[in-house]
Amino acid sequence: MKNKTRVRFAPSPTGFMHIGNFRSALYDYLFAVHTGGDFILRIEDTDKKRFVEGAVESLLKTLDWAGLEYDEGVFQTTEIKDDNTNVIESKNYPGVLEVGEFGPYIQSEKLEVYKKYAEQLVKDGHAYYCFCEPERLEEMRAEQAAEKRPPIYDRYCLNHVTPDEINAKLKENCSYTIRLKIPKDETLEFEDAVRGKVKFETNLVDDQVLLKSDGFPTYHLANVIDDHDMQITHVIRGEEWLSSTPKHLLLYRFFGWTPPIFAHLPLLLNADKSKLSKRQGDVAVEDYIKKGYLKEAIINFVAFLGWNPGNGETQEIFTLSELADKFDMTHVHKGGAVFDIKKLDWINAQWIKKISILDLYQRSLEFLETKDFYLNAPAEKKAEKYVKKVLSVERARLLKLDEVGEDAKFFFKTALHYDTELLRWKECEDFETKKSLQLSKETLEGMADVDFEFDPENATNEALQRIMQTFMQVAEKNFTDEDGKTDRGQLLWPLRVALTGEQWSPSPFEVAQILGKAESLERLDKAIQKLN
RNA sequence: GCCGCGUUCGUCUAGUCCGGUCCAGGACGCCAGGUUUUCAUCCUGGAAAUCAUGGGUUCGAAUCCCAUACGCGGUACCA
Repeated sequence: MKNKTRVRFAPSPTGFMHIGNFRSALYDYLFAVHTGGDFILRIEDTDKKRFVEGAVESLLKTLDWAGLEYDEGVFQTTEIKDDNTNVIESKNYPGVLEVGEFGPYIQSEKLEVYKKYAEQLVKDGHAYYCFCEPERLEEMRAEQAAEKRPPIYDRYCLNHVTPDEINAKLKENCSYTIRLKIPKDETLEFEDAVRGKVKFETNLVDDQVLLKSDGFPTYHLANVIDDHDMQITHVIRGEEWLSSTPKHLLLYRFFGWTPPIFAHLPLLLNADKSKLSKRQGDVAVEDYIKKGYLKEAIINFVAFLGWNPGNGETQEIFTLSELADKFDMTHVHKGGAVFDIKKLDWINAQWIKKISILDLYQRSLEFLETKDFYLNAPAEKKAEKYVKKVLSVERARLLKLDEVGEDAKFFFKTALHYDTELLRWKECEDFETKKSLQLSKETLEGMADVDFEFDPENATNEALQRIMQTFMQVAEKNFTDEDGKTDRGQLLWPLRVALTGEQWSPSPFEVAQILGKAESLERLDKAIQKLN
C-alpha cells in the first residue's frame, strides 16, 4: 500500500459535465494536490440506457480545458507523454487511452471482474441470486407503499427458492440479478470527513442489486471494487450518495477490505434552493465556456461554493494553485449553496482585468470571429496590435468574453453615423458645437510632437497623459468663465461623440490614441460636416 | 410515508470544535457620494441577519443539550 492519498473523479458518460460534477472534480484535484497525492479519472459507464455518445470525450475535454490535471486514468490520445509505461488503448472508446497500473479505468471493460466478485459474495453467503421479474418488484413496492411500509425487497428469492432450483434456473439461462444480503438489526456508523458521525439502521436498507441482468454491475458494486483496486484513500462525492454509503461499507466488510474515508459534498442549488437544474439556468460547464466565462473565474467561483479558506481570510480572487495550497476538508460546508450568477459575473470581470493583454487577446479571438463588426472590419483593424489596444481599454467594462467588442464597435467601423443631438453639449447651439469640434481638430493637428503609439501590454502609457494634458489646457483656455470655472464638457463631449458616435464610451483621449491621429481627424471632419 | 443530512444579511460566507473579545465580520448585489466630461473601472460610505423557532444548561450561548418547523437528498436491474 502507498502512503499517498489517492482520490478519484468518477463521472458517468451521460451528457455534458454538470457544474456540480465539475466542483467534485475540482475538490478532488485540490485535495490531491494539497496533500501531495494522486488524482485519478475513472469512467463509470455501467448504465447502457443512459449512455450518451461523445460524453466521455466531452468530459475529457472539459477537464483539460480547466487544467485539472490528473495522474492516472482516461486520457485523450493527444495528451499522452511518451514515458508512460502502462498505456493501453481503450477497447470501447476510439482515441482514448488508459494510463496507470491499476486499470482498466473504464468500468465497461471490467465486467468479468465484477461478476467474479459478485459470485464470490454469493458463495460467502453475503449475496444471493434473484430471479424476480421487474413487474413483480413493482407490484411489491406498490403494496408496500400502500401499507406505508418502507419499500424494501421482500427476499422472496432468498427464502423461497432452493439451491437446486437456483442451479436449474442458472442452467436454463434464466435472467437473474445478484443482490446484497443486508444483515439485520445492525447500526452502521461511520465518520464522514465533512459531516462527522453518520448512523444508519440496516433494517431500513434495501437488498441492493449488485449485478444487473445484463451482466453489468450497479454503481455500488463497481464503485467499491474499483476504489479498492485503485487504492483510493478518500472518496469525495456529492451528498446524494450519503444514504447509500451503508451499502458500500457492508461491501468493504464482506470483501475484507478497509473502507476509504468518505467526504460527502453539499449540493449546488437554484435560487429557490432546489437542486441546481437546467430549467433555472445553465448547468453544463460548456454553457459557461460558450458565454465567455474564464476557467479561472469558474474555478474560483465554484471552489467557494461550499468551501472557504476560513480564519477570517478576506481575499476573494484565487488562482488554482493558491486554492490547492489552502484547500482543506475541515472548511467544507455541510449546507447546500445557491449558485449566484451575479457573483460569478463579478469574479469573471476581476479575472478579465487580471490576465495579460496577450492572454485576453488570444481568448477573445474566437468570440470576435463570430461577430460581424469584426469580420467586416478592414485588415488593419483586425491586426493583433490594434485589437490588443482596444482590449486594453475595453476590459474595464467587460463582464464576459462573449461581450467582447460589443461596446467598442466604433473602433472596428470605418464610417460612423452621427446624431447632431448627441454631439451637442448641454445647451450649446450647433455653431458652438462646431466650434468646439474645430478646436479639437486644431489641437490634434498641433500635436506633432506626441507619439500616438503605445504598448497595450505595458501599463504605463505616457503618450496618453500628454494627449490628455494638451486637451485639458485647451479646455481651460477656451471654456473658463469669469468665475474661473472650466466647462471641460464643452470641449470633451463633442470630441468623444465625434470619435465614437456613441453616448457611452471610453474617454476621448484613449479613443483618439487607439484610432490614431489620421483617423481621429477624419472622424472630426465628418462630424463637422454633419453640422453644416 | 420512512431514513438521512442541513438551517448566520437577498446570495456566498467568517465566527461554532476550545461558550464571554460578536448588540455578529468580509464579499457579491443594492443605494448614496467621490474621481481629469459620459458609461464602465476605481475609491469612500450606507442600508441589510431578533445567528430557523421554542425550551433548557450557564453569571453569560450564534457557539453546548433537547424538541419543533422548514428545506434538501435518498428510498431503481440510474448514477
